[in-house]
This record gives sequence, structure tokens and C-alpha cells, in this order.
Amino acid sequence: MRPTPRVETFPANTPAVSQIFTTVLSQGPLTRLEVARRAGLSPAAVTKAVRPLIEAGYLVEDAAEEARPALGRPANPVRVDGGRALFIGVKVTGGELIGVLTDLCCRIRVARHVPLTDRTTEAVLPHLTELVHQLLAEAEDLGTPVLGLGVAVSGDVDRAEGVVRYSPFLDWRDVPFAELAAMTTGLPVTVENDVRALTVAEQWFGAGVGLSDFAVVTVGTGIGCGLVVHGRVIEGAHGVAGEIGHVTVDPAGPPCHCGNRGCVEAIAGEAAILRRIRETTGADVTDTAQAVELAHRGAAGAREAYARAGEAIGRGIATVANLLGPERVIISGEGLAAYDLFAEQIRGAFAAAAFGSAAQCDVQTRPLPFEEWARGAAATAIQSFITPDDPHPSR
Amino acid sequence: MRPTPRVETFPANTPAVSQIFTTVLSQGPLTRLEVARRAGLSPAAVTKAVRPLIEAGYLVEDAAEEARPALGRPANPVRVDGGRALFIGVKVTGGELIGVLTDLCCRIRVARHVPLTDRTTEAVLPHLTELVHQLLAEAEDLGTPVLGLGVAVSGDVDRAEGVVRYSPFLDWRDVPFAELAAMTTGLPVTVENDVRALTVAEQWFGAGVGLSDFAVVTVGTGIGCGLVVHGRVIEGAHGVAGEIGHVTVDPAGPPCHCGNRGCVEAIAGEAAILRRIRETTGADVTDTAQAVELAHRGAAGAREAYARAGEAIGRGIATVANLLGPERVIISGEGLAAYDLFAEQIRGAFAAAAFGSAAQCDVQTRPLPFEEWARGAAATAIQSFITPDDPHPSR
DNA sequence: AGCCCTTCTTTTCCGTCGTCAATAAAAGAA
DNA sequence: TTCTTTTATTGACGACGGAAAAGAAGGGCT
Repeated sequence: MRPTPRVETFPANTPAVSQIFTTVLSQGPLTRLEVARRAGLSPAAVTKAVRPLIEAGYLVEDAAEEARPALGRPANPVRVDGGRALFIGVKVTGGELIGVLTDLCCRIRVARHVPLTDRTTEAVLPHLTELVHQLLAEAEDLGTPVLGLGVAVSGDVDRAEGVVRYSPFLDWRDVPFAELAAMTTGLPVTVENDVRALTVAEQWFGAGVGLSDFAVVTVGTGIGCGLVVHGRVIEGAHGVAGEIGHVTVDPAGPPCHCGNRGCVEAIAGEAAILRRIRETTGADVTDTAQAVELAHRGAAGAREAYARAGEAIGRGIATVANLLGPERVIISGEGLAAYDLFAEQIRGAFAAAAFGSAAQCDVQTRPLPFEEWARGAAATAIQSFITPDDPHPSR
Repeated sequence: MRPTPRVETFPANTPAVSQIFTTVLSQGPLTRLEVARRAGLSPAAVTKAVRPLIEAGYLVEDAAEEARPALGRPANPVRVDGGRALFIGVKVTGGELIGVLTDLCCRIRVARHVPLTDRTTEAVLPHLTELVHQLLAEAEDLGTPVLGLGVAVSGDVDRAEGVVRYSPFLDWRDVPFAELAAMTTGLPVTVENDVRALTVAEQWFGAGVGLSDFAVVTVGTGIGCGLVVHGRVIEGAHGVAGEIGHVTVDPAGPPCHCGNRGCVEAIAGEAAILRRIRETTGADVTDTAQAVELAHRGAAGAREAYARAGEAIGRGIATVANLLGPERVIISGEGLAAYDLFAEQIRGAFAAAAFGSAAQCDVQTRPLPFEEWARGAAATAIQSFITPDDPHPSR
């Protein structure tokens, strides 16, 4: 067991307490009765669980005077006091660190970037430590304690052990990053795969609230996917799951760095779109902004590249829907900047390839501010804070 | 709530009891200590839970004298008394009913077929009732009570409500089959999708024992897939899940009855293989036996058709592995008769298309006796008997 | 043969959690 | 004021499962 520094612990002695807290956290202000209903508990249990949480300051009674039914004792909704505690989330990319300071409701208070020139652990750790200390100073100014640090890294991450098993992009292997960061920052650290972290944020604070089965698809440099099934994020037996980017949509398609042809990512990844535009138009586009502009100006080759990308993404989403039957798919990612260029194709391909009532699945898009990945990291830190480590994660 | 006739109820007052019973049921004779370890409970809890189960006759102490460690008090393993109770499982296909009488350990005691000429509910129900009564008579001879009936039907089935929402193959829509069958048979009835039923059987009595994440792929007329994630079978928000048969592997492939091209089923389904062989060889093959024989005699066109099918299946499995990261994939189905004809392609395509450590997934094959589908139905009946209907299935 | 040692099982005691049912509280309506 | 209606709280109670210690059933050692 990795020694976790404990700044302050959450008074969750029992599963019911964390379940109740989570319900209030994600479903906004609720009356105790309503909490009981949604959590499947008796009102009495809620009252009892809520009291210590109010005493500890995590919950507050919210005298929200909104359209109450004119009859009976007025409801007394309860909500989470976001200002009670702060958390830090950091997304590690090859070129930079993105750090955010969020409150307990995962609302971003401060965001900050640090460029990276070297992606080795030895180089990243000091920069991360420095970034965290800056954010800690901000928190100091707010007079609020920081109770956890979440780090999001792409690749195969073992969250329970706090180890980055293998991150191809950073070229890290078996790095016990949680332990390292805990040493330099003095905070409890959670390390998680970036897409899964984003998925946790959606599950608790985004479009996945209240759903037990949904998927998050990120469109950008790569195409990623986080899956929630039976109310829990899928981790994959070998650390790999949600690799929608390497689902084949056309075996005759362009080669992918994974060694196959026609992966979603090989058609709809940023680099693939740019390459396609260069090939078909001859224009020397080197970044997405140029490509989007070209497409918006009506260049046929550029539009076609985006159309192909949209079709690939739509097919990928339909595959997820056919296999898992989620209630909702949330499309997000930097690539959404070009959403108008492929929205139609995504919907069209999805509708065509979804089988039977899988097509009823609600496909939504969510804009993704650049700090969102870091916010996801913070969400995992909040999750770790609230939910004590389960010695028997499932069976 | 559908009124369920109660022949006899299982003394599972608490989740711990059903968990302990399930552990013993699927993991064979175990000492109490070992049960405690696997179920994550204390030995004391096991002792307490086991006693009433032994008293009720569901468990027996198994004085198995096998290579005991020469030290300490001899272990006193416990196992399920299969002969304590019987269950009936029926698989409904378009052309026939397959019924089995199994014991509590889901071992088949009697199997029986009934041909069907008409697949309407009105025609099927009397035949099913007759079949069940025959099996009940057999059970009578054994002097053992039958405690439940499971019915497996292809298509969209709402198990909780006991309703067949839509079965394209049988052309049933919103048929409250559980209620109907309960009326005519007097047994508690569970209706479940056929592939999911088979998956339950594998989870409890087959190659999925002890795994929390695995997939079952059935190869036959259609290509189906049952998925277990976090220890539970995926139902799909809209009743559809595991539709691996309609994952696209080649958008330029042959048309599929679902309206798309190049679905796994359009390449590897029984009809698709036969059609392909007819097209390439000109031979007038009309059933699988002929096709297999042709291929075994070395007909190039037939071998190629199976090779293509194997590749499509391998790709489909890789897609599942990439998205879910299961520990194991179990391939089964009538189509396995031709397994030697496409085994190599399945493995090859899987290995090529599986991304990163998803390729570590263990791909196994299991022969599928013809009664296996019916046995799956019986497994769901056993499951319903043991696990009381959960008012809060998950959250 | 008696004693010790080891391992599995059972018992006893106890804390804790959540429900039940009754009660209090906070309004508006009659 | 009093009644009605709805929400919140209280306290008694039962049950579940854990901890610890005792018991049971051998084998080995002296």
C-alpha cells in the first residue's frame, strides 16, 4: 500500500454516507426526502447521514425559495458547500502541464499552464510540483484547504496503485507517479488515465449525471472513449478499455500508427485529417485552424476530409452503442471546434450503423474548454477523497 | 409487478447469503474459510450463512478426502446439493422448442425437443406448456421439486418485467410471456434473451467462473455476444447490447439484412458463408454440413469463405476487446463445428486488430452441445431463484 | 500415551447501520 | 384558531457482519 498523506479525511464511515453525499454533489440541491428516494434509502437514514456532513461543513442547508408547492412544511434542500475545500487537477501532455484549482463542486477557480520541453519523469515532476505549489498559494489566499491532487495522463494507468504502467506518448513505463507527487507536494494524489478522468467528471458533474450507462467520446489529436457501465467507469482487465480510436471502420483505409488500416483515429484524428487535406487539395495545411478555415471557405477536399472523419466517428459511436447499449453518448474534445463540419456525417453514420433500438441512444455534444482535462483530474481527486478505497472493488 | 407463483423460496434473507451460495455453487466444493476469502467476508459470517442453507438441504458437507495438508484440523468443504431441486430451461427457436431439466448445479438430466410449425405466441405457448409438463413428469419420477422455469428467446427481452419486447425472428412484440407461461405451468418463470442466458450459464457454470469481465461470442446462424462487466451481464439501456453481429468490419462488404454492408454477420453468419461459397464455387450448397465437407475436401472457394468469416469474427472480437478490455472471450455456438476452418483467421485477425495490452485477452473456444441454449435458460431460472429480485438493481 | 502444534470451525459478544413508527415542525387553508 | 399537508427528526429495534477467543480434529514429537 502506497502511504497516502492525509490532510483531512472525509467523515464517510459507511457506504450510505458517501452515496448520499455523491447524490447531493451531482444532483444539486435536494431535499432530504428526495435524496432518500434517489439513493434508495429511508428518510431517517438521510437525516442521520446528513447531520455530521453539515457539522463538518461539507453540506449546507440551502434556503432556496423557489416555486415551492404551497402546501405542507416547506422543504429544506441541502447542497454541497463548494467553498469548503479545494482540489487540484493537472493534465500532463507532451508539451505542457495544465493545472486547475477547483472547489468541492469541481468548479474551476484558477487555471494555469506550464510549458514542458522534456517529457521524462525527472523533468515533469519538478514542473508539476512548482505548478501545484503556485495553486496551493492561490488556495492559501482563499483561506481554503486543498484536500487532494489528481493527475491525468494518457495511456495505461493503474489508479489503485497510483502507477503509470505505460504511456506511449510520454514514454513512461511503470512510474509510481502518485507516490512521487505525494512526496513533493504533500497531498493525497490520484493518478488516472486522462479519458477516464474526463468521464468521471461527466459522470458526476456533467452530462452523465444520473445515468448508469453512458459513453464519452473525445475527438482531437486522438479519438478516445470513456465508458460507464452499471454506474462505474470501465477500467479494462489489462488497463486498456474504450479504445474506440482503434476500432476499424474501413480495412481499406489509411494506415494507422497502431499497425492496422482504417482505424477511426487514422481517419478522424487531427493528423489524419490534415494529411488527407494535404493529399487531396495540395494545400500545405499544418494545423487544425488552417484546415477548418479552408473547409469553411468551401474547399472541397477539406470538406471531404471532415466528412470522412465524421463518418468514421459516427461508425465508431454506433459500434459502442451496438455493443453496450448506453443511454447516452457525449461527444467532446478539442476537435469539436470543427463540429459543424462533420456533425451531419456523425449523426448520419450513427443512425445508419446503429442496430435496432440502439439507435435510440441520445448522442450529445459538449464543448470542451481546454482546462476540462485538468478538471477531470480534479474530479478523480474529489472522488478519491469522498469514496474511501474499497478493499473489495467488486466481485 | 407480475404475480409470481411461489413454489418454494430460497432462504436468502441477506445479500451475503446469496453471495456465499453463489460462490459455492460456481466454485465447486470449498471450505468455509475459502468461501470467506473469495466472498470478502469473515469466516464467522460464512458459518452463520451456511447453517440454514445446510438445514434447508441446498448445501451439503462434502467429506472429500483429497490430498489434504497433513497439518491442522481437516477442512470440511461444502458443496451445493445438485439433487435438491430441479429447474427447467426452454429455448424457443423458430422451428422448435428445446427443453432441458437440470439440477440445481445446472447439470442436464433430461433433454427434449418439440418441433414447431407456427411461431405465433398462441401456437408456441401450448407446445411449451406440454413440454414443461412432460419434464415435470420426469421430475416427479425423480421425486424432486421443480423450482423454476427459464425461457430463452432471441431479440429484445425485458427480463425484469418478463416481457418479450420485440423478437424479429419470432415476430413477437410486447408479449408478457413470463406471465403467460406462469399461468399455464404454475412455475415461477424467467424470460431472458438467449445470448444473455447463455452468458449467465458461462458466468456461473462455465468458462466465466470467477471472472468479473468477459465476453461470450456465439457463432451460428447469427453472430451474438453476451458481455459481463463488473460482474454483471450488460442489458443495454434500450434492451439491445452485445450486437457484435452488426459491427461493421468492411464497409465495402456484402449487404446485411440490417441495411448496412459488411457487418460481421453478413460475412460470418451461416447464410452469408453459404452464399459466398455458392458465388465463388458455383456449387449448390444449401447447408453447413455440405459447406464444411466441401471446405475439408479442399475446395478453394469454400476455404476462402471460411477464412473471410474467421477474419470478420476475429475483428469483431478485437473490437470488443478494445472497447471493454475483458479478461477472456469465450467463443461458442453451432458454427464451431467448422472451427478448424477459421480458427487461424480468428486468432490472426484478433491479434492484429487488438490494441496494446487488449491483445493479452484470453480467447477460448467452448464446444456448444445443442441443449446448451436451453441450459442457459435454466441458469437464469436458477439465478432468479437464488437472487431475490433487487428493488434497486444499481445506481 | 500424552502433549503440543497447526489449521479449520464455531461461539459469543458487540458495534453499527438503517428501518419503522411515531412525533415534531412549518407552513397555508378553513 | 384549528386542521391539513408535507417534510424532518427522534428513539426503539432488529439484524447483519466483524473481532476475538474458544473448540475441534487431526498429525507429529517426546
